[in-house]
Amino acid sequence: MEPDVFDPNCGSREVLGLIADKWSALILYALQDRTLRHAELRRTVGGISQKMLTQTLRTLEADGIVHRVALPVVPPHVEYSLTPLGASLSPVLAEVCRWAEVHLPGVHAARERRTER
Amino acid sequence: MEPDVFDPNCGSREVLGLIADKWSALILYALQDRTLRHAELRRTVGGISQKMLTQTLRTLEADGIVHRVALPVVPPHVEYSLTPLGASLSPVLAEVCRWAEVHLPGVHAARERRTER
DNA sequence: CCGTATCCAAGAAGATACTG
DNA sequence: CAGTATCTTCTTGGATACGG
Repeated sequence: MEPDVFDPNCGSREVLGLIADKWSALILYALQDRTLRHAELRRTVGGISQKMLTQTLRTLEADGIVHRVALPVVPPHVEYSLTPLGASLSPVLAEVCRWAEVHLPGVHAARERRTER
Repeated sequence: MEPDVFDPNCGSREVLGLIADKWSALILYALQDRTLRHAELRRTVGGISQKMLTQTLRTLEADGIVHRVALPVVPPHVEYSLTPLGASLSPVLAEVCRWAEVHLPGVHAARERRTER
C-alpha cells in the first residue's frame, strides 16, 4: 500500500496539512542547523504572536518534528531544536522559502500584468 | 533591499501564503510536466471541490504560476499547464509532497509515542 | 464541460490579560 | 521567560443550485 498525497484518505494528506499553514515553514526554516529559545524564535520569525508560536511548536513537537527541552531553572529556559525527522524536512521547506524570496519579482510582475488591463 | 521571508512586511511573505493553503501544492504537483483539463485535474487531486479547484487555479493564474487556455468550442474545453515560473516552483513543492509520502510512518510513530503516555 | 453565486459552518489567528 | 486562557474577528472551505 503506497502513500499517495492525491488520495484524500491517505494519511500523507494530513502530513501535508502540517506544513500548509502560515507559520510551520518559517519556524522550520529558522531552526535549521541551530537551537533557539522561545523568545529568540519569536524575534526571528517576524510578526508571529506568542500564541501562534507556542501552538505551532506544540503541533510540530507532537508530530516528532521539533524537540523541546525545558531547563528547570528560574526564570524558565526552554530550547527548541529539530529532531532527525525535522532535519529531513527542514531543507525542503527552506527551499520553498528561498523560492519565495527569489521569485518575488516574477510574481509581482504577473500581478501587475493583470491589473493593467 | 533583500527579500526576507522573516520580515512580515516583505512581499515574499505573501508569496509564501500562496502555497501555504490546502490545495496549491497538490495542484502544482499534479501539473508538473503535463497539461490537464479541469475535470482531469479534479479527478487527479482527490477530494477537491469544484469551487476550490477553480478558485485556487484563478489565484495561481493571477500570480503567473499557471497558464489557462480556453478553447472556444462547445462543450468548453479548458487546459491548464504551468508557466515557466510555475515550472520553477513545481519541483520544490513536489519535494514537499514526496516528503509527506515518505515520512508518513515517522510522523505516525511520533504521534503514537505521545498517546501511549 | 466549465464556471459562477450564495449560503453556512468550522477553524485559524490576533489581542489581551493573567500565572508559575 | 515561557506558557495558558478567553474572547472576537476573519478567512477557509464545503454544499448546493444555477447558467453559458
